[in-house]
Amino acid sequence: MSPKPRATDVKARLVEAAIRLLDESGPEALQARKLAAEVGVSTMAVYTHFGGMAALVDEVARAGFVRLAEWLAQVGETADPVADIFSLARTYRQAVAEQPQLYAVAFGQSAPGGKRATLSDLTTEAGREAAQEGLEAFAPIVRATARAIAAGRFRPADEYQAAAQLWSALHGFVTLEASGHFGPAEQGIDHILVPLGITMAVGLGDTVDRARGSAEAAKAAWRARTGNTGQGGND
Amino acid sequence: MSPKPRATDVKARLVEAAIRLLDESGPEALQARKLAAEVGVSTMAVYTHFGGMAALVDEVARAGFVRLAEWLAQVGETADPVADIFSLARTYRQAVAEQPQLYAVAFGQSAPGGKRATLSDLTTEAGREAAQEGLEAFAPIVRATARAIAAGRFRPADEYQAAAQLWSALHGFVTLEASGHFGPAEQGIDHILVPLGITMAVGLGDTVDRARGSAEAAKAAWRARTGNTGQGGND
DNA sequence: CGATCCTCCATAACGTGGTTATGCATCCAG
DNA sequence: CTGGATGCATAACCACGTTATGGAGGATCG
Repeated sequence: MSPKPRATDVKARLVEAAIRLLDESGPEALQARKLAAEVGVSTMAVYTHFGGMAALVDEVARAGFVRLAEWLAQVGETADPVADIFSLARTYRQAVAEQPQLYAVAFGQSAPGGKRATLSDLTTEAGREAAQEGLEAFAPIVRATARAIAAGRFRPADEYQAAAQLWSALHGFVTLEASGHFGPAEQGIDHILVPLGITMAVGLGDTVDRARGSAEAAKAAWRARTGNTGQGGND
Repeated sequence: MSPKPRATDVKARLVEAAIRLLDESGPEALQARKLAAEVGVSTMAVYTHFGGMAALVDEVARAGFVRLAEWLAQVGETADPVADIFSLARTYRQAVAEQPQLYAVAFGQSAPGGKRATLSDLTTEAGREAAQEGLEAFAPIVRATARAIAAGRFRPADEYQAAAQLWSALHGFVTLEASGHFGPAEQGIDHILVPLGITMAVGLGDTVDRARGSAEAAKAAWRARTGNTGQGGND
């Protein structure tokens, strides 16, 4: 596709620098001059490749959703679909905890220049692509939900509608936690996120005991995978 | 309190103008020069009263939470606490639907100058006050949750923890809907928000039938109060 | 009752960051 | 070798947050 797959792929390097500076120094570091200096080019490169900072930010958002999709995609499917949902929730929360700035931009919580107001009024093509990636990132949740319905853990229901409920609850928790509304770091997982997951599972048709068991199974799997005390969110 | 309750209360008029311009023209309209011109003063007024745009934006956020608290506070308490929770959810969603820009700023989804990244690192006093108002705004949800527990509709549990779950689910839905991730306007209420509320109620201990009944009661009350077809979200 | 101070704000300027006009170098087509 | 197109450097323009300065008005005190 690109005629020059050189090491000097300025466009890709600008996005990489944007993501790195975003994590390191926050949204206010997303400036045309800083990015250009970081990559070693002039600010004009931003305009030849993106047309403006807004489109570059949209590209960063798209990269964030792609990264989130990769995180969620590598959560394997087990025989317990409800446990898989808990694992997806922990993974999603972990991804946001590790790169809060990136996902704040992706979900529009942080707008580095007043641009990128709400996803509603998207003008750039990269912005629409970002919204699309956002939907695709949650495909694993839809699949796990469908499997939970098929396995009789959840009541028969439209899988997209049920997954949208789970997505809402998960996204709400992560958003409020990242905003600092749930106090100090890690307690939110055990005190709110896991109980919330149990509530959702039971409300969708699971029994309390089986939901708790799936939550425990996911917690054990998480501990085994991350190797720490099982809280999950750290860095 | 204030020595001069004149009609020329510049500070209050600046906040009013900010909220109005925010609704009309979006976050990028929140500029010192525009606000000053709107009120008929110079930009210095912003600095004598607030110290900078960041503090003014925090004040707008605080005003948003106060307004939200007023909305929720005027939802009366009935004999059915679960129905009250549905009414609070509809009211919350309605408030955000009517002034999406205001609540996007309040919840930090939109940062009109790169300022106000996450609520975590708040510097201004107004910002901390805004966070506090945000917590207080949800007091009605905590009370309704406590009443649902006391009435035996919800399993015995910590009311703050259960309310935090409800808050997460509600906030997540409203946020994703406002971001456009749930497609065209009104369908989200019947297709996702109400089923989500039923799921949460059942998960917290209610029966499916009673939860559905409460959802219907809240919908009927909403229809009676707003006088339209019952979808709730419009303007 | 005048002197002094303090609050509020207008004027004007500065610094920064997004954007654009212009031109040059490189590369490909012919 | 030539013409055009692409990618980017240089430099300037402009919008916006912020600040330095000073003046007008009222309040306080001698």
